[in-house]
Amino acid sequence: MAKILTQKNITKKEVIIQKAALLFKTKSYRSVSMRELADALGVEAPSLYNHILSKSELLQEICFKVGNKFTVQIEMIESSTAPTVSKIETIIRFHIKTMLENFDEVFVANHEWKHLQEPYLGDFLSIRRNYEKSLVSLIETGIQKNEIKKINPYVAVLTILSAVRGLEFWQRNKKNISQQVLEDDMVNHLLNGIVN
Amino acid sequence: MAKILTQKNITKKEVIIQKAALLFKTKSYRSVSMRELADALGVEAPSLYNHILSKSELLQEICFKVGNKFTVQIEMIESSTAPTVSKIETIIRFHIKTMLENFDEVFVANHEWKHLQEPYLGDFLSIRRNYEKSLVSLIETGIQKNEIKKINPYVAVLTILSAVRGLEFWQRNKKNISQQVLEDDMVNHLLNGIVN
DNA sequence: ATAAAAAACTAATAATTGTTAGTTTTGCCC
DNA sequence: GGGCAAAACTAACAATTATTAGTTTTTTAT
Repeated sequence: MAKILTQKNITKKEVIIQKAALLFKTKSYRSVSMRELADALGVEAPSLYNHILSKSELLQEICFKVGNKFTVQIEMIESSTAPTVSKIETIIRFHIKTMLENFDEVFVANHEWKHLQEPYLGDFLSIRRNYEKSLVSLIETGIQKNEIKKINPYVAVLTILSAVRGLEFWQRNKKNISQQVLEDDMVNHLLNGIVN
Repeated sequence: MAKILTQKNITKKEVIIQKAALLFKTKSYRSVSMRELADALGVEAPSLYNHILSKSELLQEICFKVGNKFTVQIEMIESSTAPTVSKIETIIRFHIKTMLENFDEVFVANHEWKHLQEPYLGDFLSIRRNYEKSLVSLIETGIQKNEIKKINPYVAVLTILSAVRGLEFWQRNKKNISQQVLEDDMVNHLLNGIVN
C-alpha cells in the first residue's frame, strides 16, 4: 500500500527498528508479529524483508545499540580524573537521561535480551557483565579512598543499577514531577539516603 | 506416559503452576508452549486440561498470588505502631525475603503481567497502584514526623521498589554474598546512602 | 523519457500454537 | 475383583507464525 516514511538521514531500516522497539516495549518481542509491525508502518509484512534480514535482527540492533551506548560512557568516565563520588553521580545521571531519552530501546534491551540467539546472547551478556565489573571497581576505589562507606560493592552496584532501571515505570507519573527533581532526588537518595 | 508427581498437600494444579512459573521466568510467558510445559511435567499437553482451564489461568494464578502476598503484608504494617523508618525497613526486608524465597513467581508477576487479559490485567494494575500509594503515604508520614528528609515521596518509593526488584539479578552472585549481608547492606544503602 | 534499481505487492510455505473430542488407562473403594 | 471416577492418552482442529518466491509498482538517475 503506502510507503515507509523516511526523514532525512534516517534509513528505512532505522525506521523499522524504532517502530519495532516501540511495539516490543508495549507487547514484548514474542507477542509482536511481523504482520503487526508491518501494519504499524503502513506496509505488508513481506515488504519488511527488503530492508531487514529477520525479526531477530531487529532485536539484535536494539540491544547492542543500547549496550554500546553505556559501554562508551563508562569508558569515558573511567579515563577521567574526577573524584569517585562525582563519577558515580555522573553515571547515575547518565542512566536517568538515557532512560528518558531512549525509552523504548533501553526498555527492550533490559527486558527482551533473553530472546537473542547465540552468539548474540552471549555477546550481550558479556557486555553487561563488563559494565557491571567497571562499576564494582569504581565503588571499590571509592571505598579505598574513604569517599564511600565500607559496604559490599556488588550490593551497591545492584542497588544503583536497579534503581535507575526502575525509571521505566516513570511514564505514568511524568506529569507530576520534573525530570530535574527526579534526577536530583534519586541521585541524592542513592548517595546520601533518606533518613534524617 | 508418566503421571504428574504430587507431594502431600499439593494439588496437581499447583504443581503445574510451579513448573509454569519456572518456565515463564526463564523463557517468558509467550515463549513457553503448553507442549513444552507438559514435557517438563512428563505428560502430554492435553492432559494438563484435566487440571487447568487455560494457559492464561496459569499466569493469573501466579500474578495474583504474588499481588495478594504483598497486599497482606502492607496492610499488616500499616496497622502497626512502629516508627516510620522501622516500617520502611520492614518492608524492604520483606521484599528481599519474598523475592529470594518465591523467586520464580515474583519474577513472573513482575515481568509477565502485561500478558494478563482483561479484567485480570486491570485488577492486577489496581492492586499494584494501591500498594504504591500505601508506600507513598508511609514516606509522607515519615517526612511530616521529621524522620525522613524532605524529598519527593514518589521518587523515594520508585527508588526503593526498583532496588529491591533488582534482586532478580541476584542468582548469579549468590555464592559470594550471604543473604544477611545482602539484606543489611541494601537496607542501609536505601536508608542512609553510601557516601561518607 | 527511459532504463535500472529499490521496494512494494500477492500467494504460498511449513511449522507451531492453544485447545477440543473422544478413548483408554489408572488408582481407589467396597 | 468389579465398578467408578480421575486423569492419562491419541488425533485432530483452526489460527497464527516467520519467511520465501515471484511479480508488479515506484523511485531514481541520466
